[in-house]
Amino acid sequence: MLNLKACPFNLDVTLCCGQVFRWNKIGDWWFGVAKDKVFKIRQVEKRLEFVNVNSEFVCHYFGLNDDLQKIKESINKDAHICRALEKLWGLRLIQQDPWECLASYICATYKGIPAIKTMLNKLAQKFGEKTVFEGYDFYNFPTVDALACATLDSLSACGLGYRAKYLKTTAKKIFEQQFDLEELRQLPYAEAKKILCNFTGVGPKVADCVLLFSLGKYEAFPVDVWIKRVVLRHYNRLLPRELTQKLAKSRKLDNSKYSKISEICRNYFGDYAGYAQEYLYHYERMTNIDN
DNA sequence: TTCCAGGGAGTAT
DNA sequence: ATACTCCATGGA
Repeated sequence: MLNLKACPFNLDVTLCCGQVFRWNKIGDWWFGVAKDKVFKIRQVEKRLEFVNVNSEFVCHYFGLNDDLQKIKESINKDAHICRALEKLWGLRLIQQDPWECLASYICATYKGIPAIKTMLNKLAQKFGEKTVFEGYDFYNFPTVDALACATLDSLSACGLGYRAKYLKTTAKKIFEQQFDLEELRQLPYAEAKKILCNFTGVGPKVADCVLLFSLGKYEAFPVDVWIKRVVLRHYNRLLPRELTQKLAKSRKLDNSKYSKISEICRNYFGDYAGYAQEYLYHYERMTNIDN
């Protein structure tokens, strides 16, 4: 049990906003697997209740040690982000496992979130270790070794499509080099990003997601189709006029345009730009998807 | 049926 | 550097 007095947090928003894909709500409890720990958690007012995990892990995993109030003050630059902050207040960035995050976002390219969930659950069922908890089956996210050794066909069978070979190639490279993704945490943002982009299936967008969601680089500002819309609709005043026109025309976002948008937003929102990104991303999706 | 998705790789210029 | 084209497939 954890008292959240003076610690703004919203569990539902945090787990629904599209940063993680393998949490499920059964009744009023959320069930999930994080770093080989299967546990359930629920929020009752300003109280956090959880089973099969300790409060230290919960605090770290859900980013409860971040000073959200202070982060809000630093990113609250205009009326639009202000609305998102109010509507989604308590959303926090989860501290994901780097490998699960990398593999997940390689699979997440050019797919919708429901389809991503299906893919990752199939992957876990087929290649992850099973644990039974309160009568339900749970699966750890597959290890690097497991995916490095998997056949292309068995990966494709999880619905990965052309991403199967990206995932296998990257898993194999990490496996053979015994590469430790955690080491990237010690490097500056730009250097870590460059290294990540050398993996197959990893471009600037996937790299930014991994840096933001699992390596503590809060300045990372991933730009996907939703964020592109947000920028065009609410922040085109920040962009050079020429860039705005190009964006409106071309559907695609090449590396050059991506870097410009991402950097402009990073400079605008500051050290916690990634937090701003997540609020903007979910706010945009909320107001454009009826559910 | 058609359209779109938390993009990236490959190729030609 | 820049522009264009494929890529597989589930979900709406």
